[in-house]
Amino acid sequence: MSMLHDMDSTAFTILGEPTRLRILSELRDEELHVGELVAKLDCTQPTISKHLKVLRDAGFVECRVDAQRRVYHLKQQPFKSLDDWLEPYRQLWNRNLDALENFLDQQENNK
Amino acid sequence: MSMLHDMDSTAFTILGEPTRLRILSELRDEELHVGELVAKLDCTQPTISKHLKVLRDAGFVECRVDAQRRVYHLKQQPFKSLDDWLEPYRQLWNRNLDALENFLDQQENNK
DNA sequence: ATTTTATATTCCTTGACACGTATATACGTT
DNA sequence: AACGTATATACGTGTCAAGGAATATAAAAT
Repeated sequence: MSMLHDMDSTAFTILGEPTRLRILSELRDEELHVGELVAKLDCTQPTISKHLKVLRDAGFVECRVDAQRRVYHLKQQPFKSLDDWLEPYRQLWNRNLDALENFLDQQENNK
Repeated sequence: MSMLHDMDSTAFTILGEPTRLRILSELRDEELHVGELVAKLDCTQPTISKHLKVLRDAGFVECRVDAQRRVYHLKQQPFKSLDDWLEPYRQLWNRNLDALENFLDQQENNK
């Protein structure tokens, strides 16, 4: 039960780099090729390419070839893993919601 | 609209350390003091204390004092931020679900 | 008051990684 | 074929963070 949800920390290491996080953010709504990412994030091209390699190897992105261009887009799997990892922590606020509800019920009953 | 959900990468940097991730995992179901964490994760005490400081400074955990002991527990805020950050990426699978639904509807209609 | 227990902090060393520059590869255009 | 464009890779360098050992702090027990 708690064996599920136990996650390798490497995914977080990958997201812990500001430029990589921005790359993912830029790719949320549209596919982009390397040059476009270089322009949007004003980094050098090698920097972007290296970050893209890291993201590719970790399965966060994928690219299709369009002539000399590589067009990158997001893959869902690692994000789903994050969502699963987060699941057991959601009780932190659900629990509080329950407590609030109980409190409000209590108030109601004491009227 | 996309300004919300844009997250500082430091939270991920913090989660990118295996021992810290395990500390959070251990604290999911129960409060623990430092000594208990040292035992569970077999690290040296200074290592655990240093990781706890990082987690404290980032708001992931909090501790109450019990005599010489510091009893640590999770705080919800950073986890909620992660949940919010994840939100726009959920369309990656919702979108696919929609596509699947459409496909199935299509199949249905063609009977 | 002294000693023991529990935790935090400091200093040092080492390893990982991010960036820049330069270069390689591959496709397109002329 | 030669040149230009688009992307990837290699190498050297600097920064930062993790871990170990030693020490500091604080409360408890004797």
